[in-house]
Amino acid sequence: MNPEPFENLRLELRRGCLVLAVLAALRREQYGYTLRKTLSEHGLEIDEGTLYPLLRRLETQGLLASQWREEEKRKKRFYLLSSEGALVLDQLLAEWRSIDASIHQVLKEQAHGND
Amino acid sequence: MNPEPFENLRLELRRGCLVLAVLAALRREQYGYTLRKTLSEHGLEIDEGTLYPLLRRLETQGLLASQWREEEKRKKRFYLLSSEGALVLDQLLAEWRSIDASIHQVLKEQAHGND
DNA sequence: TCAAGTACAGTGTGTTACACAGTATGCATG
DNA sequence: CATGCATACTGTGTAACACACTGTACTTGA
Repeated sequence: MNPEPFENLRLELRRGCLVLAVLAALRREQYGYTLRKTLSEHGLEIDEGTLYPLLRRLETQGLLASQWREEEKRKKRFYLLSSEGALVLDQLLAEWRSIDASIHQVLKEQAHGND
Repeated sequence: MNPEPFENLRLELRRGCLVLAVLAALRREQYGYTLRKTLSEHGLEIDEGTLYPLLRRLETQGLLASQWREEEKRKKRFYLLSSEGALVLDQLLAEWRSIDASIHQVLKEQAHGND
């Protein structure tokens, strides 16, 4: 049934962080394919089927803007963080740090004599 | 429609981290109510309707064990991390640090060629 | 004695968003 | 012209949270 609950939890853990990484990466204009490679190089694999809907969602929310453009004889859709997106990125980073601090606090608690 | 996409993203960001916090907190035996308060004190609010199903899921996966017991004239269900849960906690913490490092790397990239 | 509050645990439903697998196009090159 | 890669997108199943709700036992106070 659950041979590897860890895998599942690991994916869960990464979920919310993807948005953070995408927003952060799009402070510099990029198109989807290279964005994906960029994140991958930094250790965050993201499926295409996850990335593109995510980009569209973020654009719908006004957090980023996209633009079809031709480059190297190919049409690519370039994405760039909007000013609103920059604000949200800042807020999310603050939340991220807060969560990180909370986790560290919990970790610092004694595990008490259990075994 | 989306007056505050940030709220949504913020919740997403917290989602996966809840498991991490719960597992970490349950290195010490606790029952649901105090667990919730503990996490809340450390800055991680978690709804009861989120916590209890989560606990049951983790127990189903063998990551923690629970036990009904009477204390202060009340029956409470005490939860404690299992040895398997401790392993998973370690792995998740490693993943957490890895994600954190990835995000920091992405953040370090220049937004433009500037500065 | 009864009402209300709180400690404590649980359930059910809607929604969100990811993973996965698939489609589609253009270009390069053997 | 077949294969592969660069590039983008879609559809479906599923997992899990948020929210609102139910339910019990104990305590307090009028």
